Amino acid sequence: MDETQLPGRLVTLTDVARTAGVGESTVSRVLRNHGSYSKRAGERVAEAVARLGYVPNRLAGSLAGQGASARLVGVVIPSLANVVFPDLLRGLTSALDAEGIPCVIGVSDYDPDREEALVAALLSWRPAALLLTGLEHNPGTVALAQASGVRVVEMIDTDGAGIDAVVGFSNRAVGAASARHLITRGYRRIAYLGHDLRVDLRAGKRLAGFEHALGEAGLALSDKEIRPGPSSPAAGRAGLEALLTRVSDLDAVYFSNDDMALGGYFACLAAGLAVPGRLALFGFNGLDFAAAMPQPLSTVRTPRLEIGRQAAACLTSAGPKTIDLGFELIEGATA
Amino acid sequence: MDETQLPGRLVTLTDVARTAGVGESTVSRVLRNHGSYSKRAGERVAEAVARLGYVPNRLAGSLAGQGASARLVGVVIPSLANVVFPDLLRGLTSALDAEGIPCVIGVSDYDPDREEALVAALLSWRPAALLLTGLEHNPGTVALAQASGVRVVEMIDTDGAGIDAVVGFSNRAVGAASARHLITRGYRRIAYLGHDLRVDLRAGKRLAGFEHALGEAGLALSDKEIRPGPSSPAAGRAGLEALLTRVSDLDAVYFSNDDMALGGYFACLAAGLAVPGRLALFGFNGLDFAAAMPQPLSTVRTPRLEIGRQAAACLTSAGPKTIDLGFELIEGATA
DNA sequence: TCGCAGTTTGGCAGCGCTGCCAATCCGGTT
DNA sequence: AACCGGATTGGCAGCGCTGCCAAACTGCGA
Repeated sequence: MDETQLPGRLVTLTDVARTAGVGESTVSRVLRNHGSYSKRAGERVAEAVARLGYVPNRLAGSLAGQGASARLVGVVIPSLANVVFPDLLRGLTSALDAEGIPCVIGVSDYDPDREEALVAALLSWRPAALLLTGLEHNPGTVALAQASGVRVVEMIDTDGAGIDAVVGFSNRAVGAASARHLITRGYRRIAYLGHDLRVDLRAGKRLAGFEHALGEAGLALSDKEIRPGPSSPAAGRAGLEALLTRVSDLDAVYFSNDDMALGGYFACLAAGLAVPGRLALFGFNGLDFAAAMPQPLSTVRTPRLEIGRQAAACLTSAGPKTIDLGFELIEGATA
Repeated sequence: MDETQLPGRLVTLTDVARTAGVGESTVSRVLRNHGSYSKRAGERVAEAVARLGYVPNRLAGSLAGQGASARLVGVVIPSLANVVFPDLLRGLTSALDAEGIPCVIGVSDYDPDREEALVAALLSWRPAALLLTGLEHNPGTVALAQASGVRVVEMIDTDGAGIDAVVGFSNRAVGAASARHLITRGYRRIAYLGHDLRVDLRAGKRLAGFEHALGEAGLALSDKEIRPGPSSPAAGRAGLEALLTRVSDLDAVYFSNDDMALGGYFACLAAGLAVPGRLALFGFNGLDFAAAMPQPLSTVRTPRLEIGRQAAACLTSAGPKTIDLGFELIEGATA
């Protein structure tokens, strides 16, 4: 690299054009491989780019380009603490990186007002698409998204109406399938152990589906323990201990997710309770560790990576649609 | 919202100015609360913005503004599958969201060439800063970063020289402290169980520190098991099972991280091996579940969130510096 | 030799915004 | 009434790039 530029000024396309001895438009055409140019022009431009260490300015490029939308996508997720969302991002980035489209992320902390603020902030970068989590948003969020005219994809949840495209699975159906599994296995005195449902609306939908299926079988939840704060093995352990002191004859527990279930499993180990003989455990998500447990956790595997990938695939298509990717019940050995 | 705009055209600052009956510069001043304007002007602009549903175009704003650098930061991490990196992002976004600065992320999959490509792609958005993981990069990556003139922060690892600012802890020191702990507790036949070291260089540094401290005590690793692919509880379980068939008299295992250690713990449970009586286990990271285990995992807690926060704090300062945030050895009950 | 269709090229307006500057306004003085 | 300093304001160039257009050039047949 031949730092012939003025100090403090970055190399621009004009510099490249001058160095290569061609016009700006030619440089632009070569760099984007768009339109026709001679082999000779291509070589001279490539040489100049390498020599000057030119890095294109996409702010300018996007501003000038058609539709003025940037080759970026905005993503709003509620949290990074729950493995599910990094997994979602993983699926997304694996698909988008191939096209060289980066994600601009915002974390809402499960707060709809924060989500609205983030959507506004992200839209100000004129992303090619906006990816949201879940179907529940402030009216203002919906209005912003619609007025922007960009593709909107809502991920994870299909229980309800979306703004534009929706990719996910039915949380209600997951809850119902989980309940039916427990019922089939003969469990009758079943409790629910979850984290804060006001913030995690999807967990609430699973619980609703669970209770509904229980009701269809003439059963009801024996007890319900909601721990404040986010889900974690620690909350699961403490929650199960609380549940057990309260109700002595439970035979199964449905957890809001695998992290909570792992904590519950640890509580059983610590208390010497046989699983599933004395107490059955059922989780949600199908995380990595579930299969490695001495007794594989009974849970439901969700297509998290696939949701990310399909959401990325949605960006190129147009028109509203819903993609239900389903889920897989893993029988495991704990319920 | 009063869709008085031409269809397909987004509202611009000029539209706002016309609607509010003021000049463009006044609108700009009001929106950025920069420079002086009358109360009356402020109100009229606010009203027009609300009425038109105006969302500023930051592509244009950044391009026109001083230094032309965007209120964005570029982040390159090697993976989203290992909780460490989402945690890092979590610390980062919590600090940056307060300032309304979003992160543009790239995932390198531990591939230096991919990292270089991502750095180039991210720099083309003229971010206010570039955050990288670790200290080992392609020469091209370093050159790009330096030529860009933006603040560069390398996160997690302090064992070596950085480009600009460095925030993290010493992985070698972690390894050494872990070894000394095991030695102090009387363990002598110690094995290492890790995942692919060629890709996870930081795990390699921990192992080097571990072996060095072992050497200082006149000891050496009894065995070493490296599982291909990323770390996971499944890999930890399979790895420990392999290790145990090979060496019958091990008394402790040092794992590349807590995920692997959890798998090892599961293997012990399944095989009925007393922990730590028959076999001691030592991890790395201090993840959530470690404290919830029936026997809390002996491990080292790393300041992942704090690294993210401090990295964000670095962005406002200038000049090279290294912030070593240290780590905490958690004695636990497994070693 | 000229003309023609196709290819290659450079000039330049303009994307939406900010920063600068000069113009205007306001209230109180002289 | 003329004047003054500070607060407020609008006009406009220009950030780096792309898209459009017309100009220049190419090879080839008439």
